Amino acid sequence: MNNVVLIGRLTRDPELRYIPMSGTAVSTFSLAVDKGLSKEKKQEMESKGQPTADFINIVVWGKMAENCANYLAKGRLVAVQGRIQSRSYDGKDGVKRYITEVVAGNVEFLEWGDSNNNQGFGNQSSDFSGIEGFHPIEDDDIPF
Amino acid sequence: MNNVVLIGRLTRDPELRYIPMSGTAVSTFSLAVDKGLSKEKKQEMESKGQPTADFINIVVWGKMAENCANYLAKGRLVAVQGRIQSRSYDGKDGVKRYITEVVAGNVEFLEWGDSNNNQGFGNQSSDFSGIEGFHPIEDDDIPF
Amino acid sequence: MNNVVLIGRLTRDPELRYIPMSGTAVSTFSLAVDKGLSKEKKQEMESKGQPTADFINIVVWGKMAENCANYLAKGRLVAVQGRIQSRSYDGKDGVKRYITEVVAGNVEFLEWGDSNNNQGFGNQSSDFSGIEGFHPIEDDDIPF
Amino acid sequence: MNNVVLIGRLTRDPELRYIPMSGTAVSTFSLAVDKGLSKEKKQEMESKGQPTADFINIVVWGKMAENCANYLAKGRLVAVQGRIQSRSYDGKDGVKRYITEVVAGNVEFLEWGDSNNNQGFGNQSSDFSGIEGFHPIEDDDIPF
DNA sequence: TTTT
DNA sequence: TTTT
Repeated sequence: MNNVVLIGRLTRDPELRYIPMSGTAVSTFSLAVDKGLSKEKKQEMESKGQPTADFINIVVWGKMAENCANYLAKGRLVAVQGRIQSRSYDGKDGVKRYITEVVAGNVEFLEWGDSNNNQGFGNQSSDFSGIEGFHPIEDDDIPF
Repeated sequence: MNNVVLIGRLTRDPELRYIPMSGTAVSTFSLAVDKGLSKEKKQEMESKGQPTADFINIVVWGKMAENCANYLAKGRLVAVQGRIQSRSYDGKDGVKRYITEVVAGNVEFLEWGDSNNNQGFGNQSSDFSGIEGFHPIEDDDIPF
Repeated sequence: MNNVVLIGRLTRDPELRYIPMSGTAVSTFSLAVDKGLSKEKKQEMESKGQPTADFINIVVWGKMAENCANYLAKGRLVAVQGRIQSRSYDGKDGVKRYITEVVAGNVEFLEWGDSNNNQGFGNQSSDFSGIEGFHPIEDDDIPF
Repeated sequence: MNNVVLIGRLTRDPELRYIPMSGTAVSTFSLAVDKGLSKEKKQEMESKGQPTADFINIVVWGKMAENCANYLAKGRLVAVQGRIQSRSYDGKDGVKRYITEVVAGNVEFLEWGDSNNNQGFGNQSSDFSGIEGFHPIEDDDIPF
């Protein structure tokens, strides 16, 4: 069992890549998830320059990766359901480093761009079928 | 382990009561949680008059119960973290009935009333300290 | 978002049925999920004849339904990941009744039958490929 | 919202420390959480020397930290409910490093040491009140 | 630095 | 490297 639910805001626009051979889409972004501190504690942390959110890296595969790249942008509020993954890689200094990130199985868009605050929507030529209205996008059929 | 996360909209205004002896606040409401169906499946269900959401009863205790009663209203989007509870009671017909509901440990408000679409905010004399701004309210110190 | 994780023990053997036309397997069982009370509170509840667990109905579809029917039995400890579903049906008395249950997307077996305490394992002719050893069975490819 | 549930085995005995001024107990351990791969995929990964589990660092505070230190040991199966935390620290090489870990709000012991396979239980003089029997330990009153 |  |  490895089950995560996060609600937070993108700290930057999603980055979309395609896996060389397979052509599978992957997008990555970082989520600022509020620590849920009391107002006083929050002010204290902020005055000390300490973060009041946790910053968590998200990986999304397949069609949902393309949806994220197309419809999300820095600052947007999302809910992510997924699993925690640990990976290691060799640093440029030859030292093995470890990464912990969340592989999303499902991303729900909780907020939509409007005409005033438009980042990532205006440049969309795609159709919006299925993502208009109030119900969240869900996508469970991601290949991982 | 008994852990639930739901995101959905209130189907009606919260009802607030106080437990007779202790004076503890309890509020209850029902959440419409989108089933996350594909657009086609959703239309099919709607055309048949079948629901495209799950309706789940939520119980909130303590200070958070009062916050919910004060700041939430029908239609508002919230995230609930809690646990599933099963209860039985004796129906008026003498038959024992069973209820399954979610006892919230934490409710986050994902949407705020504005001046145009104001239900439950305008009639508020309470101060809004700690619930203004965009970060969600969290409340883990509920007595249950 | 509709995400549930439960750990509990089966209150009875799973019931396996097949949907008439499609032939899809469904199995159902009820889980006793400990309320996690303190020792004192637990004794108090027990002395009053009140339950110290929540009883939650689980529905499993597809191949995992057959795995549950084959390898689980009353008393066995499992972890369930899934979503809460609400349904209504017309009672024999003509009154509409509502049911809340958990549709499992994943069931992990946390305990295995041994030769002394064997319920549901001894009478198995199926092969055990993939469910031997200690790692939990997972099954995300259930058709729902 | 920041909600995690993991089931896995300790990769080593828990380490218990006390925070200097406050005296608060903290224990840390790493959990091997099965990736839930199919039998074939699992063999393939193993033959390549790739991990078939995710390794996730857990932090536990307060009384539960002491319970973990006292009753858990390498190899034991647990369920953890908590939240993902991100932290940064300055490496010895002067470079800022980032850590992602899970702060547990609740740890359930799913397995108990027996007399044959006793690691961490035999040296216990503490009483076992409340942790014997089959129901899991839960502890929600941890100070964080 | 990894468990069964 | 961080969002509102």
